Amino acid sequence: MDAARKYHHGNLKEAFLKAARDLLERDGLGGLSLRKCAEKVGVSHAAPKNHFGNIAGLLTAMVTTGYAELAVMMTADANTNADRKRRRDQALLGYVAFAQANPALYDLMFSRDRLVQDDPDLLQQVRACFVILADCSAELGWHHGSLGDKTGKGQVAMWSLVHGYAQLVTAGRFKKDNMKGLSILDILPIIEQDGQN
Amino acid sequence: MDAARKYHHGNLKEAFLKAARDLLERDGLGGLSLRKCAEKVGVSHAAPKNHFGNIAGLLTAMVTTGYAELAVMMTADANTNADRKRRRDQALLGYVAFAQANPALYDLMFSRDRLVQDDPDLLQQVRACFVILADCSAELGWHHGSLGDKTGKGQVAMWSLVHGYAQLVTAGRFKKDNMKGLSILDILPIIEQDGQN
DNA sequence: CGGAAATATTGACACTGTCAATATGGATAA
DNA sequence: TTATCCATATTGACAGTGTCAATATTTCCG
Repeated sequence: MDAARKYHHGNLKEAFLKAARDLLERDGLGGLSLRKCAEKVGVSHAAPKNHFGNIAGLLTAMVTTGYAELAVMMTADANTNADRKRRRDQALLGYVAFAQANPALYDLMFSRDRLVQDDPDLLQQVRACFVILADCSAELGWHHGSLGDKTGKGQVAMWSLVHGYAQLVTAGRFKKDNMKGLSILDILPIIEQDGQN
Repeated sequence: MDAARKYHHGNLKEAFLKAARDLLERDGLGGLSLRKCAEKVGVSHAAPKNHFGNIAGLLTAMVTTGYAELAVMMTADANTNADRKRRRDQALLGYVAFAQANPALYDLMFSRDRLVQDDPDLLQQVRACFVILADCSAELGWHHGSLGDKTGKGQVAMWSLVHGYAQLVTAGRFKKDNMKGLSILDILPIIEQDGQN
């Protein structure tokens, strides 16, 4: 039995996720519906119910894959580059690059209304991303924010900064004049160097 | 002629905004609809069209009032307290307090799908909030981020940090253990002091 | 081979936003 | 006062949505 050719329509679950992803990035969240996904895949309008229960289930599954991809973007080149500072830079650049490449999905990944917030798979992927970020904040030279820090202030600050930056950039909230040739790596050291100059 | 008792139903526009605000915070964005607003106010289901055009118009108007309230929260006690550092603290605390008091509205204020992004009134209120934040970042001691800075790195960093913090806190993304007695003011100095200890 | 389980379809329902056509009321000018 | 106009509100309709129950189909497994 071929795992990719199970049952009537092959791997319908993944087909739905791909269709949803396409619709999301093409038409935005408002242009995404269960019925359009079903039509795009070529099955009946109620077919998604068997795999996701409801639309929140589909969005949650899609978002979960998004967090997995985000983790990949953050850890790319991690083994080929042993330098710790470059690993940190790569993680931050990867984070922002993911948000810019998938703005609608990134937005949905932080939605409070449309997802099943306590989904185990989702929580696992979210935690995986946070662990990577915590690792980065430990590399920042913030003594309070190291992995051994009980308060976790460094991690909170790190995640707040990169998430806020990613969301505001993808939302177009910063004037382009101010962002010319500017990246998250330019924002970070300006804070790090604070108090020295 | 009384301005508050114009036409058939008094100031219907504000009544709609109030109803929408109530529904948003009570049932979330998913529980908010034009028809429910109309029913709550006691008018026909198509009445909102005359005042807002479509649902994006209503949400935009509601969000615009949200930014106005956010500005108020950030500048409260500004005149009674001349100390510049306290003004900065008040702005940051007010920002986060607003987000925590109106989590669903705050989320909607940064939505890319449901608002009329180029609405003049909205843009004006957004800019007003950004100006206040820029003022704060100028007080941070970040020389690069002062108001006279052409790059605006300080403002970008400041807004990213406080927005990311507010959104992640209201979304419950941080473990409560890590956030016990922690505020935005605890996050800020840990970054400021970096490189000194 | 045949029952059982998983999966897909069909039809229906309430709800949504939006629109055109119509009705209503207040304001204004004669 | 009366006639007229314009802003506002209602009505009825339509396509689209998520969800559900009932049914049909396919695959799995003993």
